[in-house]
Amino acid sequence: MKATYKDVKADILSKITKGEWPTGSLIPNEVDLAETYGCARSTVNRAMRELADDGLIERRRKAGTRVRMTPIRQARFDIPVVRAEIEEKGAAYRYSLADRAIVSAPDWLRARLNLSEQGEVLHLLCMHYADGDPYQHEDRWINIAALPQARDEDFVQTGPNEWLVATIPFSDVEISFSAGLADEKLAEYFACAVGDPVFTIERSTWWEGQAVTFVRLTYRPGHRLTTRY
Amino acid sequence: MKATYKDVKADILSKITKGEWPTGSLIPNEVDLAETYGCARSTVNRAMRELADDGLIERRRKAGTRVRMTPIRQARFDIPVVRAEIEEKGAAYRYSLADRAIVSAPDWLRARLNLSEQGEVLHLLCMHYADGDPYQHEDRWINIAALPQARDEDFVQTGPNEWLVATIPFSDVEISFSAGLADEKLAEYFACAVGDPVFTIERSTWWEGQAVTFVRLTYRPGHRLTTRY
DNA sequence: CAGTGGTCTAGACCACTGA
DNA sequence: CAGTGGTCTAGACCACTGT
Repeated sequence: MKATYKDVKADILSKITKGEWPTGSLIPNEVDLAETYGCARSTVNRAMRELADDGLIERRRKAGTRVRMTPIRQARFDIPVVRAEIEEKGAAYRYSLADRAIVSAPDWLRARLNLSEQGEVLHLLCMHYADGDPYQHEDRWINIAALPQARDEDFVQTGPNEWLVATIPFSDVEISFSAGLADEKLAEYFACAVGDPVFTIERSTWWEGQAVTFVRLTYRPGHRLTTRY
Repeated sequence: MKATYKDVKADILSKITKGEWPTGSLIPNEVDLAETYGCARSTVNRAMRELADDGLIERRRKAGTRVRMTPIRQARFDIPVVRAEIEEKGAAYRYSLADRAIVSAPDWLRARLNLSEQGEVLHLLCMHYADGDPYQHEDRWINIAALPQARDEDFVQTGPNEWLVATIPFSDVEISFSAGLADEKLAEYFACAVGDPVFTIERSTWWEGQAVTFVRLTYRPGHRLTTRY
């Protein structure tokens, strides 16, 4: 009969959705709620904390808890490895390396990653296929100063993405989504028309303050990134 | 000197990032860790729970806790109201209604929102400007059966987005990102070229199982959605 | 200053699941 | 069956911050 934190969370949520506690209004404090639900304050606290994490309510000491004016809801996207993304759809995954070269970092990349003057980078062009159809084009740059082991990898069997997640366990990431156009080369890779709109993800990765890699992932025309909340 | 859950979380995290606990390895159980850090088990539990929420570790009863093989990291995007998005950049916000009409729902919309046969919808075309420059085009459809009050709103001063978040406190949302091309009309709105790539967000909203609204938000060419994690 | 949330504790019981 | 995480409790002290 005692309420669990999930019960409490669900009940508060329903009070908000049904308008019983309108946006901007003050919610009873934890002690009162604990008595209402017949549970310990920690239980209420956990429920409220999760609701606050979800962006539904706003909590301030002494001021109390309020329903957010504009529910600043957050969309969460899983950023999976391409292989997993494709195999999850039940399609067969195939990887192919199109080009591999060690060059000195171009200016735009140095700016983007905050690289110091001189520096070699490993530049890779890869394709990922789902059931034989082109799925994603990967334009990858790896900072050799940060990851000298990359020099000895040929990336013929395994894509750089999988190698990287296995090599660097954790890192700081900046990710950005945008829309672009298929140029001639991309059109060839995707067997699509030049000028087709393509969805693009760019990701910069640092590890312990040092730039590790930059990648531009271009999806085949028509790709969508979808989520619910 | 006692460790807080943040201390514990940070320490575990560093052990993972530094490779001391490699991916796939088993982490000591909560009781042992509590002793190590000189704190209560609940404290360790909270640290571990948050790490699991963040997708860094995987926990199973009896089996214990492991470092995830592929850190299934999640990107979280705030989905703000356009006005807030623009004003946060320090730009002046201006809204303008381009068209307003009540029509019977087109087939594609009925399919998209799971609408029943007959049904009128309010169709709005709006523009949002930042410092006078076109910023976002809003193609909005509102289900009048679900929101009869919409019929009496003229949406001349206030955009439908702000009206909706004030009217419906909370809802189920499906959101999807994609890349598109500017057609002739959009090119006029944005003063850009036909065929320019545009970033598009589509959002369907339900409330208590009933379809409320569908919107296609198109950003001016060059727009990026960026986040860190 | 006083009210509210933030966190910790020591202990307990339960739920799941691998061996 | 036994080990591990999941959750709850009753109480405590603290940190912040509005009045």
